[in-house]
Amino acid sequence: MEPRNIEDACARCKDQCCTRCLNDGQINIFNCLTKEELELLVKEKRHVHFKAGETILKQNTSASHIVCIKSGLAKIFAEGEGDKKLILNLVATHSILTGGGIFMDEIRQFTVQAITEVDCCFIYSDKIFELVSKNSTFAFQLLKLNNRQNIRMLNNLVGITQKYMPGRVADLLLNLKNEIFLTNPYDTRLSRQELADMTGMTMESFIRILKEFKTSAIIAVEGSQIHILDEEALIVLGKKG
Amino acid sequence: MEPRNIEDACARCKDQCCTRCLNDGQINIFNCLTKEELELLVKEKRHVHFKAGETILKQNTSASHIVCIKSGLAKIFAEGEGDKKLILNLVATHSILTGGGIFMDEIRQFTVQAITEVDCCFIYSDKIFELVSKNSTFAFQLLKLNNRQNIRMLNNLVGITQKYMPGRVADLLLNLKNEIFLTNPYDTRLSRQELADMTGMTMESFIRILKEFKTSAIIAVEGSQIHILDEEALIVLGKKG
DNA sequence: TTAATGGATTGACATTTGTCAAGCAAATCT
DNA sequence: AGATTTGCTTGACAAATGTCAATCCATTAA
Repeated sequence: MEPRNIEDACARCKDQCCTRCLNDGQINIFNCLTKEELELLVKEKRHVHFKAGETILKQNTSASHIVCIKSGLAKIFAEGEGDKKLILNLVATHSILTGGGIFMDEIRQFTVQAITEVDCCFIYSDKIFELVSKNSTFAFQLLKLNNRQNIRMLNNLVGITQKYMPGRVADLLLNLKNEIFLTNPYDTRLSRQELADMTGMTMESFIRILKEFKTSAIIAVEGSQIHILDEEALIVLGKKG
Repeated sequence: MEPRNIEDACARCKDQCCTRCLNDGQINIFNCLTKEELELLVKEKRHVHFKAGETILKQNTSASHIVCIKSGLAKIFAEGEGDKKLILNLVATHSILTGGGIFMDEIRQFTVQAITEVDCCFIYSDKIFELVSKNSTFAFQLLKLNNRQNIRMLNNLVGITQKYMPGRVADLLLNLKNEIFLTNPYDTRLSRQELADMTGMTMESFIRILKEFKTSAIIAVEGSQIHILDEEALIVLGKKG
């Protein structure tokens, strides 16, 4: 499948964002579209900018759009009763946000909120549906993408329910390094509360585990920047639970 | 979309199981197939019988088939380190088992095990893929089905991570009544250990909560049969966490 | 500069949850 | 019947986790 010339189709943004949007790291689910299909998609997309902290998608609202993150970092979380939050996933540059349930009752299952500034494109769901019914390769790719995202979140949650706090924190630190930031001293830009919300524990408990890891020289922490010093130790902690 | 005459296509089973297989309660994702497509699917399907306790699909094996439950009850669970199990969902008669990740790396993410006797059909994944690429309505239906199943499991898990034990047990009891068994005194046929595995707690803890509910006259328990006496109370408990 | 704010940290303590061991009851086997 | 197994239940205790309040520290506001 040869890459398309997308600039022709993308009237509003000239920086090839569409070639990378809808790209889940390995697979660009866009590649399988014809020029006409791409035009259909791109013609009506809306470019939107969010400041850090702003809500991009809100749980329980109707799901009328799919969102592609062009740049920035955002968190996907489930809002429970009484302020309780559980962060299910972080999404970085060039990710597609299905928000859980685009294809389920047209209701968003989760909230998505900007952590840094976020540039993104909103694409009306109808356009996606139209493509799904026109182009089966695209449908299949979307099916896989959606599935991969959900499975990742599910496996995360399974870990949270089965492991004690040190194991959960270890898993989180490794996951942030290997899946999200892809560098070793990495700057999460997340508050302690947010990190805690990714592991299903209280901020205080999270801080205590973090301190243990620090005094054991497994990690070094500097504000929101984390440096993994002994990855093996974290892997063992994660396995052990 | 008019219903197809499936007996013509289904050479092996004469009891119309295919009309109900791949049926997720409301939507029969089969309806959108043409007679030829249905034949393709049905011609190579294998009818398999499992005794209670047998493993139908095993986590981490390669996912070469989709399974439709014709009759019986089965549990989907994630196996963690060291005997830890977390039951994510129960599947009853006329459900399709995607086992989590048919569309992800061709590896099963979860194990499925029969609770009662289970009759089911195995359909080779290639046939499904073939249909997905031929029939986009089918692809879309499958997308939705898959999504609905995953979202249900995710919401379940979010509850488990955010609530204390009484809330989790209350949610489970309500869920079993309203989503799985659909009658009020219902017979789970599940052991205490299995019920506990659905809430992410130990069997002893589960039994204690159950006893509290019993002495509060919220439920009546007789072996594996549960009778919800005060549904409101359970709803309140579930909300409160 | 000082004050005030908000996140991060720590400690003391209460609560929740798990672990271990023992006892019980029903079903199965001999 | 008696013995044995298996799953269920209970209690005592230990460990994990949450709650609350105080303090620290850096940044912003006045």
